[in-house]
Amino acid sequence: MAKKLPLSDEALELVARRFAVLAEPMRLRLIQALFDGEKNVNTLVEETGGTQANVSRHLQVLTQAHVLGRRKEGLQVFYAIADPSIYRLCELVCGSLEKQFTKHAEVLGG
Amino acid sequence: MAKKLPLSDEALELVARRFAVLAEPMRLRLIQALFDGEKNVNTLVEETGGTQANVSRHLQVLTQAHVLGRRKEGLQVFYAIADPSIYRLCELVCGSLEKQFTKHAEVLGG
DNA sequence: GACTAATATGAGCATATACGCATATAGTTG
DNA sequence: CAACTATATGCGTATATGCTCATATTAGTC
Repeated sequence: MAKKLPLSDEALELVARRFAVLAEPMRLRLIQALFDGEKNVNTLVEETGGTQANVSRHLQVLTQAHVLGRRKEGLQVFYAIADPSIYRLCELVCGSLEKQFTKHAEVLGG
Repeated sequence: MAKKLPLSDEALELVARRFAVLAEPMRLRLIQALFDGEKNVNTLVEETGGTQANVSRHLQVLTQAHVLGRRKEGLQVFYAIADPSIYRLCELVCGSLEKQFTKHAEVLGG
């Protein structure tokens, strides 16, 4: 069940690509904005403060990576988080960073 | 306890940077090689098939990000995984990718 | 069909970063 | 201290990618 075999080169590239998708602040901002549910592009543009073109591009990247899902409704396009593992991923990274800072703080403080 | 506040711009950059560190196949290969414990640079060079210079650089990136720890012993330098959350991160991403492919396979298969 | 609104995309520029080569540094041994 | 080993780093280059501006596309309204 739990495989511990080393990943193939191809698999490593896929995993790396996955991380790369999450390695942009604007994309993280979009993901965060979608934590409370589906939103259309304009809303996301407003909430993130990005330009329409840029937001659209980033949404495309996230959608192609299957992180987000896309639903068209008339003139508008609604995006939503499609990969639930994103929540955990963000939690994990945030937790890990917090620990790091706590340690840092301890060292600096005492 | 569980904070769901939107992260600040600075925090988002940190998280993004964290993901960026993991967004290189060679670095993932190094991490994977260290799953079974501490190893020195030469061993890692052999096991990953990279050049010494490149491996050394990537190890530096991973160490500065506190993903790896560094221990010097005479002429050799030993690296080891310092951030346990890495295991879960990789598991999560791999699991998510597997699911994706399963779905894909289902669609293609019938 | 003309007009408007919402979203996507092409082109160009600026920046980041991975890689290879050569060389520098740190530590060991004679 | 000279020679050697293990690791790190400076530099140049190639490539990738994010951003902006302008424009294209898609869909609804009169």
